[in-house]
Amino acid sequence: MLKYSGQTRMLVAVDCIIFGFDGDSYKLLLVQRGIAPEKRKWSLMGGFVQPNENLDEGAIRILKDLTGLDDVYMEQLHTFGNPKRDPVERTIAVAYFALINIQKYEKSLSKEYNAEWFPLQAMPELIFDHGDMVEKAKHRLRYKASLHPLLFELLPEKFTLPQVHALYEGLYETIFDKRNFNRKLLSTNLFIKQNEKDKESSKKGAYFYQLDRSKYSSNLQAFLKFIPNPEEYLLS
Amino acid sequence: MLKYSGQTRMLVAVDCIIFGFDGDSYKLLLVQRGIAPEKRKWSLMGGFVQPNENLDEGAIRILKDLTGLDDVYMEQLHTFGNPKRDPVERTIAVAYFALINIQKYEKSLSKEYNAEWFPLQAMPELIFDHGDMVEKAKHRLRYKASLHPLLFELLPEKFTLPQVHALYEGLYETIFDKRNFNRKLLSTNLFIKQNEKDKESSKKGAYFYQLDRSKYSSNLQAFLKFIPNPEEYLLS
DNA sequence: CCAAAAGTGTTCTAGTTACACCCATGA
DNA sequence: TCATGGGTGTAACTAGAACACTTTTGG
Repeated sequence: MLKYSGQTRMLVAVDCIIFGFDGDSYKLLLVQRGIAPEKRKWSLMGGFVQPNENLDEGAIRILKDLTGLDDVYMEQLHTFGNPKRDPVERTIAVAYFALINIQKYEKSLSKEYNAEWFPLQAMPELIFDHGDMVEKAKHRLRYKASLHPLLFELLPEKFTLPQVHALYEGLYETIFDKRNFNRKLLSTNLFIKQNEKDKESSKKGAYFYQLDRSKYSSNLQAFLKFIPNPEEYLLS
Repeated sequence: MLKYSGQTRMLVAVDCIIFGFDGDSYKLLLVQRGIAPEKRKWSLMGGFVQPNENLDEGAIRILKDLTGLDDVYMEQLHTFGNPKRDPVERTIAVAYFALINIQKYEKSLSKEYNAEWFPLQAMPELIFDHGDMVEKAKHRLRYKASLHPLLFELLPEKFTLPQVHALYEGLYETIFDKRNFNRKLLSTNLFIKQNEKDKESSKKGAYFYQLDRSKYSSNLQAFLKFIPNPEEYLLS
């Protein structure tokens, strides 16, 4: 069949905003760009969409390439199409954000990309409009996590309530009353208490919990209202 | 500067899901496709992204072309990139959804596109993956409207509480208690009561209200919780 | 024995729900 | 005068917020 005539074809890239959490603060996985322009500057991991793949597949491929992981929480964030965003040539960028368990990340795989985790609070300047992408991803993550239980993707299989507490306090950069917070958390029935305790971070030790994956996936879309007064944090 | 080598360039299109509300039911503005393939089948209004415009500008241009309107609520919905979605050639489609006041729509402008409003409940089959786009837009609209006051974009400047009531009942296909609903609505202080009444739809007449635009824009992102038990409607 | 972190309950308040009758008017 | 749709109030309940002490144990 004939092609559409008289139209401009463009490159289409996928860029991934990859979040991690080390128990203390949020991190982003960045790579050092290997090609000109802006060679050696920090950048999101990305790549061009290939002829035979759809966008989700492209994002999965790129993430797997970098981290070795392939069952990762990932969703399409937004598409950026400013004509000048890439000075080389017109490129449309479909941004995805991913939440990964930082412990599973295999450093060896990413040697060739010069990948590094940076604290969200202390990121280097990024190329092109990647800074905007990160801003948008942070905002989306805050928004979504206030209603849906997705931050657990950042934690290991077994985690403690104080860890979850730190996870939420870190994202919203505020303090939540631990009694109210834990009560709300447990009232969802998404968590199964284990017998072991984590003795790493205290003498008394904190009980491990695991997600009830069956309930978790069916409740992903449910409203949880983990965050008191969400409007304070989600404005703009 | 050199181009990126060895990569495939693609067409990028913008498609608009245009919602209206006629006081009774939700409508979509569709056009009859003028070019092969699928000529004369119903389709979303769309067009290719031009070399000098970004995606939002493309969407605004396309909407203006069709409706004559240019200050319209519109947001980027999702980008669709299945390699087979357009049988002619690889085309990435960035979908936008728009909410327009159906009364402002100028039929004359759209003659050349054979545009028509269809009830959301009784739509013709659409070309390509446009049906998926509409599904996603419906879902997003329900989701977002449960938390943010954006449905008012579908109403005229002056509207009555029964109209708003119908607007929400229509979207969620359910019934809301009018006493509770009106109380919640008015408690936001987003509405200014007018002195005139709308006598069109009842003998007694219903008071007109207007949006307090100053508060409206600053509260767009605020949580309103108009919808009791949102999880019932927003699953999946 | 003590420092450090984990765990736990109650009271108050505000918001949400359920529910039914009167009002104004044009025909 | 009556049919139609518009408008309003209250009581019961539920969810959220505020708040402080006890427990465990390794060093």
